[in-house]
Amino acid sequence: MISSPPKPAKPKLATRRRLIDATARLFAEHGYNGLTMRSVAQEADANLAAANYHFGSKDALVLEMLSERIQPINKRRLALLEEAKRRNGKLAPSAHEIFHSLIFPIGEEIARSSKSRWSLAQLVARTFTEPVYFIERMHQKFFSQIAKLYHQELSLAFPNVPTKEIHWHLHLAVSSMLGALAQHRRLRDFTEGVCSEEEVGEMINRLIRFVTHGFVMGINSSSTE
Amino acid sequence: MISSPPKPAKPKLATRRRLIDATARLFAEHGYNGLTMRSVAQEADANLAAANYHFGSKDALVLEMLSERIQPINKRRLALLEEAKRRNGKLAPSAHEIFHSLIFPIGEEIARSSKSRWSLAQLVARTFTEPVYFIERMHQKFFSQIAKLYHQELSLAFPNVPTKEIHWHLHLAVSSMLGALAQHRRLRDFTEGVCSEEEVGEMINRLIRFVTHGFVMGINSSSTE
DNA sequence: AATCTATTAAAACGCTTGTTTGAAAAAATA
DNA sequence: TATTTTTTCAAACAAGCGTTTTAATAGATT
Repeated sequence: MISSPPKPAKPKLATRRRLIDATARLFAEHGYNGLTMRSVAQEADANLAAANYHFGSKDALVLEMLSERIQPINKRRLALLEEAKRRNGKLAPSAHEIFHSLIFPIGEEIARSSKSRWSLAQLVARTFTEPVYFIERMHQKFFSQIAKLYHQELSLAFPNVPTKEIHWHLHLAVSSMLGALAQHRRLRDFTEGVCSEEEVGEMINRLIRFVTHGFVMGINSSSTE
Repeated sequence: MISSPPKPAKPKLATRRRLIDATARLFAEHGYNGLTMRSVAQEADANLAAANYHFGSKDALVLEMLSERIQPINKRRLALLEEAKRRNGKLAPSAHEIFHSLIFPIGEEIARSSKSRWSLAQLVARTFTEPVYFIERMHQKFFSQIAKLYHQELSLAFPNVPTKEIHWHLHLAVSSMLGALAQHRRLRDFTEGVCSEEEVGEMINRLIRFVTHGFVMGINSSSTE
């Protein structure tokens, strides 16, 4: 009698993968200091020593997870920005198109990660507010170049506006984006149930319009004063 | 020979006060989980047991500190709002006046706390992003009523706008405020040195204009679409 | 001056943390 | 099938955590 190769009923993903996913969930919920190797092991249904075996340390594990989650979003941002530039030919993209390319990819990733949808929003926002030094450093590495690029693009779109004004308003726009992502889970409480966190696309679209208005109107009012 | 009563060269503040101040600094910098009783004791130049003697527990110490820092800001907010209403008589205050009363008091407190000026901005922002449960609860207690009040005021100022729209845009405005406070210490890096964190008043004024624009334009564009 | 209360101080308690160890199990290779 | 490599697992490690205890000190009150 030939028996088929014994496959586990639930074909577990590789331990490495489960560890990273568990780290993402727990980091988003509890932050770096609130995340423990034991909680990761339990959440990933793995042994405590597994995380250190695969990644070497807690820091390395978290960095690997952050890199894996953030890089695709940045790639998509650049793609959308290029697409907008191609679409406009010689004209510079509008502020709305630029901020759309900056913010929309996060919404896409949130929608893609169907399980515990909002954890990614919390995660992205957490990387900005975490006081842990190495996370600050690495986030700067991930984001400083993309910030430079968007500043260039906005300077082209608003050629008469001083560099400093662009800097100020871009900073406010990015801060607003991060604040909105970080606070979104409190939307229901804050609005006494009137608005719901489930409306992912609506939140992203409103956010894009909000920062576009703040940016454009701020730029114009400061240059005419 | 009559000797004057021996006064310490540096008349130390009461231990209780030094502990609270040290807690504020360390909470702003490291968050709740990154703050330890031993670091507080060291920063306050006090004994480890002193904190538990005066406050009972770490939680109680942090709550006392947060309450002491946040309540005056909220009192000032209400005062400015009432002043604006009185100034306008029967007319409702403008969106700019309303958001001024919401945001300006934080700038005042930042300017007042001359030592390590920006720690208060970090502190306020941290209370919104800390994942620790009891901080979420207490922050909700501090802020839910004031949020309700501002929603009422904005509903009077924009009587033709649906409640849900007010809720959405107020949420975005508050989120932007918190994001800007949390991110301000990175302003210099983010703008490659073009903008400086020292310009407290400028930042606050820009922020007020930014959220006012985002709010008003968002309200108008959504009601005319 | 004597008594009582409030505060400070050092040491220890029980618990959790990230990390390491060494052997068992599984998988891959020959 | 035999051997080697990779991965899992339970147990333990040292260090740091919040908190408690017990004694010494300072300040006020009688």
